[in-house]
Amino acid sequence: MTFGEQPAYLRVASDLRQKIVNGSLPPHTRLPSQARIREEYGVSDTVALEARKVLMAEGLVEGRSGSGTYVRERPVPRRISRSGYRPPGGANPFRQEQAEEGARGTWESGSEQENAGAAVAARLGIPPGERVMRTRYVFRDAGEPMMLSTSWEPLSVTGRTPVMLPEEGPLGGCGVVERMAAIDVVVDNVVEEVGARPGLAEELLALGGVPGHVVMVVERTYFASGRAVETADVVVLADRFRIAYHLPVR
Amino acid sequence: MTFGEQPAYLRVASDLRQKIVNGSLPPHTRLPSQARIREEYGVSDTVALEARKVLMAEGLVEGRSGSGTYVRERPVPRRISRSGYRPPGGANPFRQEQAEEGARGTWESGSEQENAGAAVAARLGIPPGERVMRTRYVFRDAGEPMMLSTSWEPLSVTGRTPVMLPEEGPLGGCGVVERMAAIDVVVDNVVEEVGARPGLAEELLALGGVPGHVVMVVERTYFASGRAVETADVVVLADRFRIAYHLPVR
DNA sequence: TCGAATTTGTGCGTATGTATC
DNA sequence: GGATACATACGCACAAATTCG
Repeated sequence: MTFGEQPAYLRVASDLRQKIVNGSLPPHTRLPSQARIREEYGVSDTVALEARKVLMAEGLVEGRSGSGTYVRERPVPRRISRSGYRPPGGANPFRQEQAEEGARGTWESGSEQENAGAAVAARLGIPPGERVMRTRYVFRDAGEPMMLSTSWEPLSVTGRTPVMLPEEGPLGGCGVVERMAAIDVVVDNVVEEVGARPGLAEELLALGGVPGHVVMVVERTYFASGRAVETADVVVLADRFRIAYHLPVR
Repeated sequence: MTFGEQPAYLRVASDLRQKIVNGSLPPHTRLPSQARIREEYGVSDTVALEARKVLMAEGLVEGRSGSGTYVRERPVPRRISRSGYRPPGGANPFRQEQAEEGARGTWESGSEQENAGAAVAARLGIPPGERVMRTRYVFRDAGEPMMLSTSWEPLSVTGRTPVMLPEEGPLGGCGVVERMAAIDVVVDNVVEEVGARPGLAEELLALGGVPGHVVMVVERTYFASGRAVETADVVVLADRFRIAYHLPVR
């Protein structure tokens, strides 16, 4: 059984992983069944099962009950570029991305006033409970949902101005920087915090993902003269996107 | 065995989870051992094991072989700050982070020459197969592995210089920018691409994670006058870190 | 339409290896 | 060394889904 090294189930998993990454088991093909793994590697049922579980946890394969275990397709992640030096016409990361790729996209949004929760208040540097405008976006590319976003703006900044509703008026859909400029608020800084976690069922439903898929979350906050004027959560599927930052050194 | 609905191991897991979240089993305390669970709940050894596995997969507890199963500290994600304007003494993100927090850390590394694969060659802008120096790092904080990193440097840049081996010589462990400066290569740009995926078994083993946990991967590339001089993959557990970027607008 | 064979997924009892105290 | 505890492994049974004749 164990002669000195790695657990059997990890050895089997590594071997299968190798065959997947080097293309000898291309996407959509079926792995050997549990019974065949048992025979081929001379291991028990449990070991074959554990090995498959490892690969499933790694997202490399997906099990279909009654049918088999199949190699997953791995989409080449697209790049979302966040240089900080945005092109003049650019607005949010999505529109910027599209401008760069010449892609065509659509989005929907809905706005609503609410009282800031503790987390949002902390990010905006306002007292909890203060009124904010919350706007939810769904961005689509060729009809496919690609990105979810929820933004919060303090009404102490935009209230009673033409840009109070992000998607209404002459500057509707123009991006935070331009809209703020229209009310003489000069956005000069942005902080983005990137995190990742398993997607919530709701998010994955909206983004067309499978339960268990990983999402990246960008908490973006725009500042004008040290004061936060907008903060947003941007959610994308991790296997479809990478977020690129270009920074000067020194 | 099954008297009603829920599987036995889920019933046991739920009960233990309850005790953990309501504080009756605070962090660092030991769960009942497998044998005790078996007695207390009147279940088999396997059921007790599966129940523990559920909690481990949820990241609530961690098993220490020969010692026990311990309740984990709730990981409040730490922030890794990537402003681009690094402090003079700063080197890699890890050291920078430590400098900011006053934390104490150690690291190990090992270097090896190899031929660049297609992916690394593309990132470095060199022909595939060209010689590069690959260095693997394990960064620890208070003895705990926190971050894995693998860096590649073209030997066409550092070969036959005192800084060919990143961790040797007078500038050992000093960071890419300083080392390159020593051979008159002025690093002026860095691109970081952030992605996320389920961790590989090997990575999670090294980082103290559980199969299925999410990792963030930063592909960082340093440039000097438009030429790539180093590229690295940095891997951290997603539930322990967030990566923050501070960018000017306009 | 029916049914048999295959395959995944879950659950369980047991035995053994190995780390820790 | 011995006792304890987790980790790995084996073998088995069965349910549910799928496939195919």
